[in-house]
Amino acid sequence: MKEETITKGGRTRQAIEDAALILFLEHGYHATSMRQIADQAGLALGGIYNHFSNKEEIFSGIIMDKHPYKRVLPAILAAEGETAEDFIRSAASALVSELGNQPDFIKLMFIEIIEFNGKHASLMLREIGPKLLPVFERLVKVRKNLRKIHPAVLMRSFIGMFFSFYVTELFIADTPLKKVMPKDSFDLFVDIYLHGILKPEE
Amino acid sequence: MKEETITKGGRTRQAIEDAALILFLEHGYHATSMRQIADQAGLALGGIYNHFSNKEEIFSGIIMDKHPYKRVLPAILAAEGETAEDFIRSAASALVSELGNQPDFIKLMFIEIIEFNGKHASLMLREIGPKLLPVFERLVKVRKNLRKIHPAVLMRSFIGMFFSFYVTELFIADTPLKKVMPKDSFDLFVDIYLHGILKPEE
DNA sequence: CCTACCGATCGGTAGG
DNA sequence: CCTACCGATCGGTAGG
Repeated sequence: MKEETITKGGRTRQAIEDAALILFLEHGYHATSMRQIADQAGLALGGIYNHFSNKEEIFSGIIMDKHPYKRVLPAILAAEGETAEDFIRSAASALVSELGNQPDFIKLMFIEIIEFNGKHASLMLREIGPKLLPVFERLVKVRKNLRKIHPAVLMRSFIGMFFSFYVTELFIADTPLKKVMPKDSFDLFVDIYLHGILKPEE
Repeated sequence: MKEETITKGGRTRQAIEDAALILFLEHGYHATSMRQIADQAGLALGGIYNHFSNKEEIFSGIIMDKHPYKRVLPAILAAEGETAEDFIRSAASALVSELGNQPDFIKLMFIEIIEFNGKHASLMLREIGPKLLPVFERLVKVRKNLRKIHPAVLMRSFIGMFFSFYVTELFIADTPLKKVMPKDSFDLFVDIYLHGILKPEE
């Protein structure tokens, strides 16, 4: 949202990405036309090509600029806490506040998986994996109240908890189940997860 | 896979759905052309329209015929076990053997969410939700060794565990993390989940 | 940044 | 008269 670049070109580029993001999330990648993006961004079709050489570059740009992982990694790295429980709670709440309550962002990853066979996601994971795994390795070594869990599985299940929550959130959205579901479901997910990885306290 | 209809028309219809499923999973819905589907199915483009009136009808047909939920619901309903742990393990292993080890099937749901805004998925959940929720309500009432968890959250987190596993599986697939990850990760996920929902035994 | 277009390919349908 | 399917082409739109 914030920009260092106050140039007109930079602003137009951002407008194109914002417009495209809205449309991609709503209709998917291939179902969104360059003309729609141009209209939404408030310029002519040809004008887009002054900023992006093709459609996929707009998507890549969005992945780079808008993808949550840029905020996710620092949030986890910054998480602290005396106990493993405090650490996980800290990391989880930091992530949720970064990702927001809307599950829309997760659609970006789905588009990625379906339309590009996870090409960008794979690159992303190669970049953040080596930074993230040591955090969980340290957690396993230092925190005595953790059950014995493989660090990679600990990391994977922690990330997986968010997918578990957000994907089911998407499915429940327009169904009667939404009324039955408690409002604080995410906290309950974290609670179940914590019981899953911590030693019983008694 | 099995058909009652041995008619030629029924077989061709199946061949079209099989071909489309492969292509949809590989390239997505909009990136797959009717011509590709025709080629893959071994007939001419025009021939498709004797069996489906348009492209979306092919997708709907696949959802109806090939969607895992048709097998998922019976698998969960058939799960048994003396304790909650036995029940969850039974249901989990039944599901995994039904879904197979390939995470591909999950892409069908992602295409659904992205290209059709979860239109079919919502209908599906309205159908199976009322059948599935009572299973978890009964589980909460009967099994004493369960922690106090809202039935809807119990159901959601159980389903979510599969998304957690399969989505992360998709992301890890082509990265170095695949080597670090234990082979029996799914069992470890179930293990964490069970510790999450069960009372400590000591 | 726009207007005007291109090669090609899209989903869908014609008559036979 | 039906089914299943063909070669050819329809009106529009894709990315560029």
